[in-house]
Amino acid sequence: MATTERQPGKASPRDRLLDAAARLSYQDGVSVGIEALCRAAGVSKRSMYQLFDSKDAMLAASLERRIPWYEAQLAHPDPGSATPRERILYVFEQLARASLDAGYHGCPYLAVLVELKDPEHPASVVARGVKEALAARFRTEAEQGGAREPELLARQLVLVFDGASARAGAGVERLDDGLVMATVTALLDAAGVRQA
Amino acid sequence: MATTERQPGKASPRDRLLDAAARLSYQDGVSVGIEALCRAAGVSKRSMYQLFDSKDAMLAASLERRIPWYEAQLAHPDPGSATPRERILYVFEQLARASLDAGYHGCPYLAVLVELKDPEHPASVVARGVKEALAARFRTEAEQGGAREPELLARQLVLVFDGASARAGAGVERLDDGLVMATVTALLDAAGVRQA
DNA sequence: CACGGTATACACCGATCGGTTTCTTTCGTG
DNA sequence: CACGAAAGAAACCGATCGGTGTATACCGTG
Repeated sequence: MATTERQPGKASPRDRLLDAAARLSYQDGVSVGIEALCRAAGVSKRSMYQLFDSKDAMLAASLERRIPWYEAQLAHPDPGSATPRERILYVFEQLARASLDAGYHGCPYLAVLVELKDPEHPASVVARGVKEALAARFRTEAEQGGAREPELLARQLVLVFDGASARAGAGVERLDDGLVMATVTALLDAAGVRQA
Repeated sequence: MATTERQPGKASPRDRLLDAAARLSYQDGVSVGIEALCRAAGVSKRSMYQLFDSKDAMLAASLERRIPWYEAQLAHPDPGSATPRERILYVFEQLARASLDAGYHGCPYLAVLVELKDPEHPASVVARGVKEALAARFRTEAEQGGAREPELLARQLVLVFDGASARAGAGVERLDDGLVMATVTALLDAAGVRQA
């Protein structure tokens, strides 16, 4: 066999590393040491450096790998039968839901951008892509919803999204009452997004 | 004399340290080394540890010292003749203005909360206080402006404030067009804050 | 002048940083 | 069974981390 298969109980070293990197860098910040990462992943440092060129590359890869899951988390379960307004609101419902988790520390991609202040860092490039994709999604929904200025509304929505996730993650705000929903609703109404 | 006076050209080691700490921790993140801080301040490491108990304490002190300047930056120059709405809008005008600076990396207090994920960290306590003060200020203005739900509006405004500063600081958004003003105006209108 | 607090310079501490090297074990495949 | 690639264990690299110990120079005050 060309590629070695793994039994369900044991993921490949690569996957274990990416999972540990995602979890620990989110929990403790991007400055976690590779020693700690490898220990948590049960992988030797030697193996890690055969799989990735550097810590930076592994961090970027771990962020990249989470993108499909992250975006699916925010996607309406039945996009066909939902209105653009409902699909937009669903994103923020999910944000508010996720923020209730005890281990919530805000949007991991925004956190990475804030922590690594270097825009050239490979992980920053990945994170920026995620943010742009979210804005693009909002823009599409805004257009379909009949917003007067779809581009403006989309940028307003990511503003609220990042503000809410950052503040909730920092523990200075709670999203479990109607805060985000009320805010987004006000913006949708002001932009003229159709109710139905 | 009890306290040693300094001639204008040379600040005290304590002030030089606090200035360097504020500047470098903002520029490079809170993980900057003490060695680098002391070098930038022109102060020996030994002196630093005689003035502060720890790096954490010095970081907290440097944040604390910037509070009056930071809050004055956001305060309307002529509060008496301005309406609550104008005073609120002025905060965001100033935010947009500051974000144009080449060295802008977002609100330093929010950045500290995001970077040090530890809410117990002395610097986090200071930062949280600043954020609470901003919310309180918005709440007061909202009440005076006749908002239907002053508390809700205040929380919405800090959401936008932190979202805008974080995104501008991360370089994924520009505030120099009317983005924040349009957003805040929409929220003020929705909350029923008086125009005049 | 002599004193005492302040600051400096600099070596040092154990720990950890990102990254490399060497050697050994494991394991699927021929 | 024998082979070779993958993975692991652990020592090692120079650098830096936060923090100390020690000894010396400065400087305003008594």
